[in-house]
Amino acid sequence: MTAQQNLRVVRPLVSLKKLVVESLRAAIGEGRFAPGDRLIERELCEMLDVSRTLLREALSQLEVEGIVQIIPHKGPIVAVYTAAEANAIYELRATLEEMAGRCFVERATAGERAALEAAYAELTRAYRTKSSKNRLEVKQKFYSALTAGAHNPVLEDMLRLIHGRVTILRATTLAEPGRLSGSAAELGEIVKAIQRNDAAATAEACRRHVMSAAAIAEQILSEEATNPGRKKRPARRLI
Amino acid sequence: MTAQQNLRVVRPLVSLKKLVVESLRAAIGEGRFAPGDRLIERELCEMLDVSRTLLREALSQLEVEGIVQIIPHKGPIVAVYTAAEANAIYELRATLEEMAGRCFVERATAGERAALEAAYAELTRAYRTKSSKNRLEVKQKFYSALTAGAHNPVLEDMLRLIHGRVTILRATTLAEPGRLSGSAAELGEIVKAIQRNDAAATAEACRRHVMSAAAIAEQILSEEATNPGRKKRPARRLI
DNA sequence: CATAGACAGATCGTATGACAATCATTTTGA
DNA sequence: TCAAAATGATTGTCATACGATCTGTCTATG
Repeated sequence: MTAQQNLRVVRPLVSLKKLVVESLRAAIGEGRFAPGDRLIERELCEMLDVSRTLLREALSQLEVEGIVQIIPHKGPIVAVYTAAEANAIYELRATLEEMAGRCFVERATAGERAALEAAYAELTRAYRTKSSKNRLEVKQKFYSALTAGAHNPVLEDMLRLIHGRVTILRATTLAEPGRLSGSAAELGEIVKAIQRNDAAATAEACRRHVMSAAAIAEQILSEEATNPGRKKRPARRLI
Repeated sequence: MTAQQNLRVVRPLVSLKKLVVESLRAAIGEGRFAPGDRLIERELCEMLDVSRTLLREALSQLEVEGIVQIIPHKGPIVAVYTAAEANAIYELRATLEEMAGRCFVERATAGERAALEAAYAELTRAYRTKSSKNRLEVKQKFYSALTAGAHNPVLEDMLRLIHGRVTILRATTLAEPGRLSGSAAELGEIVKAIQRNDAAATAEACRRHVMSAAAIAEQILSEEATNPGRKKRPARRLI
């Protein structure tokens, strides 16, 4: 955000492995693979045009992140979470984002606050017009701004992990219908509390936001449990 | 803990990869490799007698866990954390264990409470007699009991990750001298609060415990920063 | 007809060997 | 003395191989 951006020639510090990991993460996040889908190594190798060696390293990482599950001698599948696990995820996420909100108020620089407000402004705009995919992007930018201002890199790591799992849940519940507009208001509460410099209120607003998302997810998941209407998605091209 | 234990034949579901990961984790935890030490693939392959393929998968996982850092084209090293990062780690750990404590009070079964108290009893005994390595073990058992009773598997995952990082810190600060006896009292506070069924007090006690560990670590780290007395460890045999 | 067992195909787990790219160090040359 | 080139070590990635294990099918038998 400062003027001293990096001029440096960005020699591709991205190893191919990182690209593969990101590619898979993105593919799963976009619903190209649904939770429970098998990820057959040979197929993925062909799709991504990388060696099995590399692909397996990538899958190993994603397993630690909780995005895929590797079943011994059966192979990797996109992680599937039970309703109970979903609850656990949201519960933890609430705690972490609450902490992020509190830390933000206590430590964020003026620049970081401005960045957050900018992200929020963009978000409210996007929520009226753009596609649902774009909404996810701006929302992610909002979160990035929030966690960056919390000045705790380990918290950032953990939130990334949790959000990966939430992505899976979002895929299982097939997005929330009327959810997004409500969400904007909740995020507004966060921003307002931050502007008031009220750490406790910010934390509370962060928690509430997560909780309301959790409530919707739980509702959909429990509906699905009683009425197992399996929807198969067709598209599945990578690259 | 219930009578309905699993009778099932536990065919070695442990893939060799898991063994390698654990082996490396343990080796680092025991100080066989110090933070910053290079982990040369070929050497590790020989020590562990596994293929490079497998070793690299294991290192990939450990990188996600934050136990090793892989520097592009230089190779993996045991993770090194700055004082700031150490602070971040403890801060997060405090939040997570606070949550674990609260959840334990709210949800633990009678059996889980008994297990925790048993672990605590064993711990107080060990703190008087056994070796420092044994102390770590019983302490770990205590924590396992605590997190298990919290009934949040994702929280358990995250605590595992954090504790991995704490292990690294413990290795950098070379254990805390008078620390352990103080620690027993703090854990006692946790147990007492749990017995009173006081969630808030438990959470508070958990946080305090982490905080006092953090204080000592910070002290040692800052000392080390001013007086960079690098201590090299010799032993380094695996298997 | 039902069921157990045998067989075959698919896929994973792991190992080996190879080679270019890159980093670190030493040697060479000015 | 110092820059430049050569050397060696190590990583990043790939192709290939093969036994172990799972899954589904087919056959034979009761």
